[in-house]
Amino acid sequence: MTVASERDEPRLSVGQVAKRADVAVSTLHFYETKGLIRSWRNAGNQRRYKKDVLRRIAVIKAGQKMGISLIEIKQTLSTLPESRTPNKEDWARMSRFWQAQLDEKIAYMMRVREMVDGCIGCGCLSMKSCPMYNPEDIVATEANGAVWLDHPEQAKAAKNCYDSQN
Amino acid sequence: MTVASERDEPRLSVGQVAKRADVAVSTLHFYETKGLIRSWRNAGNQRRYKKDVLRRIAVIKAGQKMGISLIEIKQTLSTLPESRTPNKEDWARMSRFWQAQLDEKIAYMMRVREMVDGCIGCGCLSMKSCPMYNPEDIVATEANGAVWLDHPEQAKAAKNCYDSQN
DNA sequence: CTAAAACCTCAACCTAGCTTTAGGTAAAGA
DNA sequence: TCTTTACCTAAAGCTAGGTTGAGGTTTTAG
Repeated sequence: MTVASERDEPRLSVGQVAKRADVAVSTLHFYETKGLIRSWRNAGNQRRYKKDVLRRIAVIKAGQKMGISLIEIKQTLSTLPESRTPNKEDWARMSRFWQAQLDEKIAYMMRVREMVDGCIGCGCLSMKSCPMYNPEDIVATEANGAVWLDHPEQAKAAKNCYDSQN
Repeated sequence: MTVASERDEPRLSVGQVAKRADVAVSTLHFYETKGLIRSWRNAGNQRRYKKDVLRRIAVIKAGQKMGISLIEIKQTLSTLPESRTPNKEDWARMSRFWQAQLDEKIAYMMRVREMVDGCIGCGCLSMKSCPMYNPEDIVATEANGAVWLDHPEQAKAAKNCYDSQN
């Protein structure tokens, strides 16, 4: 093996990356301090990036659009191989992972929606019993594997609870 | 009219509200500075609340669970009548309003999901063409009234775009 | 060779949504 | 009455996710 691999992998400057990824240079610095991306330095101490940094940034942006925090995104990115440039299957695996996350979020929103639905009937939002007020119940229920709507007692409590409060 | 209305409407102290609504006293101070709730002062300059502040806080918490910012929540709350204690229909109207917001958010997430779905097929996330990378397209499309999936060209661009990038 | 453009670091600043701290007053109970 | 608990204000601090600015170096274009 010669230096061929270095010749074959052009390095991008921070400005080039910023332009191509449509983010500010300061954002790249910021991501680097947070360990989301990596760079090497040239003789003059300027950052140089491998091309796959573009895909990492794409992943970061996609994750953010799904409401995933940078910390979680970092964890997901850390599952990528260090030893080689991530390939198609590596990225696809991440897509699948996030799709599952997204499914959970959507399901959560749907449950909240059902509750708001139920609350319209009684104009409630009772502090004690209204599930809309206590969405932790949903989460707890989620952990139990049971769905709130399957919980007749709570469901009933949500009906006509308006008068019990101001 | 006598002072009957005052006798009939017990006022709560900040500590009582905090306990019943399960929020910190500092949070109530904070909400007050932001104009989300109101209080009156007793002779000793201590806050006193009308009971319906509990419902307002319930609404604030419910809105936050739906990902609505305090500013938007404030705007929604400002649609409540000033002249009288909000009634059942007032609160129900708010529920309906937020249900619509929630529907939009769910729809947005579903569209993002569709895209991630498409991206799994090619392991892409291309900077140029992948819709997962350019979710603004969704929003823009949303404004146009058209749905991304109805856009065959973009949909096609999402296929096999892996090789065009690192 | 020189000037402009790009880059560097470090620190301060920004919004949102609160919490904590400090120093002081009011109310409640033994 | 005395002491504890609750409350008051104002300002500072915190996390997330960056942006802005100051002061200095490197690279690039003419």
